[in-house]
Amino acid sequence: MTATKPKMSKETLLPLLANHVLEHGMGGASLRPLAKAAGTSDRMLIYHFGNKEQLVTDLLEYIADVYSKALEMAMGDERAKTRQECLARVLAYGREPSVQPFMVLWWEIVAGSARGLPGYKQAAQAMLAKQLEWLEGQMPADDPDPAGGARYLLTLMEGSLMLSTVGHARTAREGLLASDLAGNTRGG
Amino acid sequence: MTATKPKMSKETLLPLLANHVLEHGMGGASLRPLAKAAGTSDRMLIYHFGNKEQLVTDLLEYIADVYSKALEMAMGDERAKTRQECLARVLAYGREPSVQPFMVLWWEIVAGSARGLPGYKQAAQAMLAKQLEWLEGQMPADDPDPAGGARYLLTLMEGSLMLSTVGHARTAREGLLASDLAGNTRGG
DNA sequence: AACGAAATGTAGCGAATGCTACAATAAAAA
DNA sequence: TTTTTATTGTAGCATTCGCTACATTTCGTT
Repeated sequence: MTATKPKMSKETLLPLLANHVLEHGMGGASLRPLAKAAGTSDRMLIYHFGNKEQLVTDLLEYIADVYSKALEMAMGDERAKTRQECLARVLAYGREPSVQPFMVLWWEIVAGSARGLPGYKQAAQAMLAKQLEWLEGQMPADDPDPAGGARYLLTLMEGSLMLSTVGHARTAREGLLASDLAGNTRGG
Repeated sequence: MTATKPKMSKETLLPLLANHVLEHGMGGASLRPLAKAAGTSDRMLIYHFGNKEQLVTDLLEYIADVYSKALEMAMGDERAKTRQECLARVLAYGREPSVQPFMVLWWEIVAGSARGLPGYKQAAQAMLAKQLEWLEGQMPADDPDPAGGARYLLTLMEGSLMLSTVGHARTAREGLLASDLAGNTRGG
């Protein structure tokens, strides 16, 4: 029995759709491939979501939620000792293979936001808000300005991630070395 | 006579195609709309570029070149007095209405790079390299580390632009205020 | 069991996609 | 002028797109 018929609804569909989108991107997210990935038909996707725009909106919202949950899981209890360590942690997290699909999708979401596509900006804002919340929770306990510092690190980190994405990882690395966060205790 | 027949070639086509793409994005860049914007037919686009992939590659290369030229035009002769002023200049430039279409397109190029689409990463690298070159030329003359500083500012600036793009302009602003570049001489 | 509503399959529509076959014209070379 | 060669127009093909009409099945309720 290959049959798997545990009903079907937005809730059961979204994880499967998200998997497909994380692997193949938003650009190639047309109804038939999506349906195939979810074990259904385009017909049923329209049935459940109304139209594609709503599907995309719901899907992005779901993905943002999954991303938030994943961040919470990865959120260690202990704070970092320094801002530098804080940044190192979050950059290391972004380099993990398991979050790579998120990273690739992330820039599509940013692009969609910039272009004004419906649903994109909300998802981007939600994901960024969570990221910021995470960073604030990681800031050193003795930091003089945790809120501002977290925003500073977020800016720096997103810039670094982008540079790395487009093949300027070296530029990013050298940029961080020239920041006030550099571990410039050479020869230690 | 509405006829405009100054021959037709890649060179004469690319500017028109670029205009269309800057306005409507890469996503909606299909042959017929592109051709219409350039006053031709899809038939001729294929004739001149071979196929769409090559057209996109050539177009991105051309756009990167135009962007570089525009940067050179905007490149003032005098250097900034401080890193802070340097960053302020470049951020102001990115906020100009005339470069807005570039900004929107930029994130699509980044997304394409992340996704590995042919031609995107080259264009992104070229544009970033130029941006970096520009920044280096703007660095204060007495800066202890112009190369590193420029990379640091580039990282910070790209992060800021992204945050602003997705509606976190406030986060970006507060992040910069918490950086070592902040003009923290309040009440001056 | 009978009924009404929710869920699903099958088939297809009109539009858009990248691209091609074929023929006609325009320009250049002989 | 004749003969290539480069350029362009006209039609169309096969595929994919989002979506719909219609019929059928499944299911909870009575």
